[in-house]
Amino acid sequence: MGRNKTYDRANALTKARDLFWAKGYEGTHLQELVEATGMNRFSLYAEFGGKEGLFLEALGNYIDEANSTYDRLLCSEPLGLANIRDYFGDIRFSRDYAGCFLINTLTEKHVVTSEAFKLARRTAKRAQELFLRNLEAAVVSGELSEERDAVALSKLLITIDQGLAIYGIVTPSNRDKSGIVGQLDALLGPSIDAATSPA
Amino acid sequence: MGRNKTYDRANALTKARDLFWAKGYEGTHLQELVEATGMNRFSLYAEFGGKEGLFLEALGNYIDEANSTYDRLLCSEPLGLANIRDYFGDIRFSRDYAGCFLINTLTEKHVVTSEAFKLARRTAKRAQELFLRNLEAAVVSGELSEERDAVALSKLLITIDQGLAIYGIVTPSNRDKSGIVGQLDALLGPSIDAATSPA
DNA sequence: CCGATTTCAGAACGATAGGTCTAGAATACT
DNA sequence: AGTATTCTAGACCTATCGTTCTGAAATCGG
Repeated sequence: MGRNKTYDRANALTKARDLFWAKGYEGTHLQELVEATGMNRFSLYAEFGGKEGLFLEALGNYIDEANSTYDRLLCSEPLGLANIRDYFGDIRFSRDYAGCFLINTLTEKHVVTSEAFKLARRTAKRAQELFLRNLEAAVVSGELSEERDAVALSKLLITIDQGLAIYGIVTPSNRDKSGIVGQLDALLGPSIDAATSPA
Repeated sequence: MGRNKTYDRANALTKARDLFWAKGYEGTHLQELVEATGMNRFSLYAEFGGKEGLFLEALGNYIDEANSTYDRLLCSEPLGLANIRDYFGDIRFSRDYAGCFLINTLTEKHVVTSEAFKLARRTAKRAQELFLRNLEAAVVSGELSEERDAVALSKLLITIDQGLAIYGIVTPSNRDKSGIVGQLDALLGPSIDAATSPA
């Protein structure tokens, strides 16, 4: 009973996400959110509780998508270096906008709510954990020398992952990113065969 | 003639830089700047022209320091891999605050003035250029195999450089960063002797 | 010590921020 | 059709934004 909504909740979240993504929390004003989402202020408050709630849910929306990419590429059996190569091979397609919303939120640590910041940080740590699992599997299978420090390497990989988002702001060229990702062979070994030349 | 200033310009710039660094352009409010710098609003406008001018000059101040670090470590003769190792060896000491002001500004692309954004981007590109020069010198001296793609590798290095700033927000541990930097041996060869094992 | 000059402290400005409220339009049950 | 309910559009609220202005305090030349 009652009047029908003229907005679509999922679409509104997407539009809000894009705005927060591009302009950050403080840089995005409620009036812009109203115009972009097609919601009036009243409905925006009834639905999301306000700017903070909308931000948190928009970030959650972004992170859900990011996690599904992580799951698809970094959790597929068998775990190993191929997953990591696939992930970085895919990266240049997925993030070509204004960097990465998750990372932008990390840099806004002292502006967003601690809940939002922790959500972003938790997601970043999860990605590192997934890298690590694949590296450890690669050591077990002999793909990666057991002399390599898998933990440190997983941290380097998440560092590169995050760095690519920043690099994409400075140089939004997918061709460039491909060149960078190609350099990972030096870290993981070429993709054809496993690294089989210990010193 | 006239009353003496009660503020120190250089100190005010440092304080403003720290605020913008931590909270970004929109996240930093004029009242906070007034309190942190010790300047009254009138003087702040007379001296810097307003919030935008103060931001630009604070960013310039940060970038001048960053460039002097780049110059000291990446321009010392002879150019080569040792410079790059020194740079990354030094990095864990220099950036332990809320990430990197330069990178935060990049993520605020759609919020800051285009002048500020371009200043940040120009600095990032210069760093990449310095990496490249050292890599090319390393190829000439035989430190680095000439089969390596120095351009792509320089892009990977700046990606790691930028990624470390983000990583430091998620995990502000210098020990962690040391572990990551140690992994660079796999990219550049161990630091004792040059990489001398072509396929 | 006086008048010109410069800075200070903070009041005041218009604009706009995030948030709330209301009158009316649209819907669904009876 | 009537009525209760739900949403819309936008006016409205207070607070605060970045900015400007004002009168008093401090400094210097004469």
